[in-house]
Amino acid sequence: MNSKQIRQTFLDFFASKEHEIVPSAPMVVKNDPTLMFTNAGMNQFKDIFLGNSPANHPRVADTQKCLRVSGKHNDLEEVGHDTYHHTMFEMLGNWSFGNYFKKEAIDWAWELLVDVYKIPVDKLYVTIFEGDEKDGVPMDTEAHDLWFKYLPEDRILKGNKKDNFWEMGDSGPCGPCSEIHVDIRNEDEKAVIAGRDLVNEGHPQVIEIWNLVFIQFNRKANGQLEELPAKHVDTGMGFERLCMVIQGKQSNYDTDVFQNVITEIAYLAGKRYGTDEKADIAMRVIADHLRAISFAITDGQLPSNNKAGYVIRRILRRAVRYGYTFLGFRKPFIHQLVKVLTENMGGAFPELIKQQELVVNVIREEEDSFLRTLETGIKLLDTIIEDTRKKNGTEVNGDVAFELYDTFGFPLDLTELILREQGLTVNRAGFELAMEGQKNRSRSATQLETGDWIELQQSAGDGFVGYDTLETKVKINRYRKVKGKKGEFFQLVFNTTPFYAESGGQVGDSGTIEADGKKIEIFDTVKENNLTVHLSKELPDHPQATFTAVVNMKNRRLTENNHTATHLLDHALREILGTHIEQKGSLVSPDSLRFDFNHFQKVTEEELARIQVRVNELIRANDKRDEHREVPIAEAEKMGAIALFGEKYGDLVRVIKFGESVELCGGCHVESTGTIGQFVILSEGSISAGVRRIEAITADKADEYISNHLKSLKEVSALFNNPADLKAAVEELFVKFNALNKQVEAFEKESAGKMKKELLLKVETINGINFLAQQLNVDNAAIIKDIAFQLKGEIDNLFLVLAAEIDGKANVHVMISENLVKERGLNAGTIIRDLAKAVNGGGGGQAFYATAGGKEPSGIPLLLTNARKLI
RNA sequence: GGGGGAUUAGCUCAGUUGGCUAGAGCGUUUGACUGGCAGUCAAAAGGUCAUCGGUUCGAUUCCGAUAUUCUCCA
Repeated sequence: MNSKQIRQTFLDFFASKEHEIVPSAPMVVKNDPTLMFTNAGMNQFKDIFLGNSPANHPRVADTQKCLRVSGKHNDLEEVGHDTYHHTMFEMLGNWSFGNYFKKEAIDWAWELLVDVYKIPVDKLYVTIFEGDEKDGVPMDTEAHDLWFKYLPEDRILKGNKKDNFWEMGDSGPCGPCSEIHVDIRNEDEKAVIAGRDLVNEGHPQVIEIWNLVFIQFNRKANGQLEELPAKHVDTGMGFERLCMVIQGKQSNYDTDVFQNVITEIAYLAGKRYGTDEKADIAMRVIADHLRAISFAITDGQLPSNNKAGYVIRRILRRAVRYGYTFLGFRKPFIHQLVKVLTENMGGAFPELIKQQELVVNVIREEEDSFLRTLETGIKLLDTIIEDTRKKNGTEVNGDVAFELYDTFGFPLDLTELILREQGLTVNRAGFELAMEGQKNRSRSATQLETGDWIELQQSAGDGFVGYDTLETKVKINRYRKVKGKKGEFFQLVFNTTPFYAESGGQVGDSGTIEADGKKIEIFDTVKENNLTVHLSKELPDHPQATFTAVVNMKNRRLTENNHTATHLLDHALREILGTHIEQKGSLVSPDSLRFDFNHFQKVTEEELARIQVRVNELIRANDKRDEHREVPIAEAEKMGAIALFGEKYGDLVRVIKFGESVELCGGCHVESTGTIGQFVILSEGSISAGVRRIEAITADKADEYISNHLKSLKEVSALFNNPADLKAAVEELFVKFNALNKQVEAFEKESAGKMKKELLLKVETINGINFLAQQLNVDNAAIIKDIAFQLKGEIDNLFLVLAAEIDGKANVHVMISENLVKERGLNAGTIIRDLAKAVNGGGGGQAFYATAGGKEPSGIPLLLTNARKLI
């Protein structure tokens, strides 16, 4: 079976068991502060397990794009070195939400693996939970007995809490799990050591392929477990590993999932896969990372310098690094692999085909910039090597290596590699110490203490009524206290709410809740696991009371203006720049709007002007909002709405139409476009290769902006006595100004020349030195400097002291001919320091020329006589 | 969110006890050589040393804030 058939067989199998087959959620997670990327198949069902949302189908199956690079599952540094770890991988899974439980889960897993995929029974081992006294959970005998139908006792292993008890986090739903492992070693190896002794021991050919989780408990913040009323099944099977087992390979990378890409890498590098261990690792790293980066980009996550975007950048850089070190690539090459990846996986994931050009551009740009980083790092390292050698050392300080890594992004392994070639080493302990210090600083800065939810009442959800009203009566369902570094605040969840929680680029509402004449401010509203969480600085005296919740209307209306304007902008962009335009991000706040979209070149001034005009036309068309709630997604697409890649939609979506603009959107909008009044583009720029950003303002802000500009224009015009053509008047002024400037310069030169001539007459020759000490009447130090340099050019053996009073302060210059400096050991710098005492100042400079200043200009005559004494 | 860096000519960057008429390479313009191109040589133009404030006789340089940006950590 090829990988495509293996994937389809899984889905077909569970469809036949009455499972709803759902699409993969985007790999990039939005609206969950605890998670950046989807790292398991169950992520998209988290709300259901937490009881925040009802399940639409009791049985579900899918294949899910996952990324494991940070947090609990951090495999990044292992990827490529072995044959079975990945950053991005597909997870096949089936779920029961309060429907079937252990029996069906185990029976079906067995049926699929053994009867359908034909994996030999003697290769299989399973594990069950051994129980935990502290938690008061007994051994999972139920799972044991179910497996015992298929497998002998010595193939059913008991595992501890670490391996066989699954938890979502410190608190929340959890339960025992049962894993299925496969031993794919040959018979000789099996004879030496039994497979059962290698299960969960990290052996590359005795591996876990499927984990069946039985969610039957909820762990409270105090650590106690309580039995759940509805029990769930959550399973996950590694697709790449499954392919390896079924295709009889020894490595995930030998399957058809990766081989095309690896062949292409080998071709570009001029090497053969399987001939050199280090080169092989590099090829695996690149093949793996290429998938992760490409899918992240198609899901809307561009590489950037923080958060999720930064994780993507790091993965890409790791690939570049391995290519650089082990395959000899010195120029961008990863972007050239996208074509093969697309040919390979575009069938199952059409987003790759649609966005191929963007992916290539973004990757190439990132490769370029990292290669530049490496170049500066190598330069810095060269000076470090020199310094170390000078000190006769053989070891580079850990701090120095850390600075190179921390500040300049130069990877430690490259530092070590280059140093080794020079016979030097890095103080690894010092590096680790510095790294530890940095980690501690970060951790202590972000520490949050989250209290337990205090439940006041249950309600079926926390329904949002804010589309229709900005004020309503609410009761608090639950609340908790959160302590951060900047103080503490409270999170409140209501039974219903008019507050819009930050989502889809639109910022959260603010406002107040009021009871018994006491108002409490809600300063922000956010979404957490599909719950609308209101943030307040204080807690009401009587949380059980009924409150009047009021949204800050002014801000909400301004936000609505900007949000609708964003839709109109999107529409105008597609009209004027082309239908390839897709949203790559947006921010809608009361103050302004920001819209990111893919476009291959700079938007010209002329295009920008047309876009702004077009949006304003659409505003004046005064189209009414045509809102459709709870539309099946297929129907919405028929209406012309375009779903975004990287956005997770439910079965039912909300469609917002204004004239020809049709969008899937959960945000807040004006009733008719005329309300927006005015739309002004403030800037256009690039945020990444192939992605442009437009920032704009509307309504009051736009009016203010325009009237401010008109006002300054009027004021400037008035300064010119209101000419017919202001621009010409300004240009003329510039021309005149420049001409005058030149005249002044010429005049200054001339007067300097005159002054110089006069000075030439006053030169005395003392002891073979041409000496001159004079006070000048000028108001610009540059003139003195100029005269000094001119005199130096005309008089040999010169010892010159010039001084002037400028702005009530003394300004002194000393110039000494170079030959005097050499022959007589004179130094203008030290001389002027001494002389400057007479004017209560100090100075310095070079041996032949130095300047000084002082607070007491009255001391200048004394200074000049002192200078004479020096000769 | 926290730490560290960077910001100097159109571009890439030098610039240490704070005083060096603020530099280099590439690019641009002009001139010379050449039949033309390419090239070589010569010259010139081009700078608010990111912005604002402070310390100082004097700040590109030291300090603080802001902006932009890079980088590491969470």
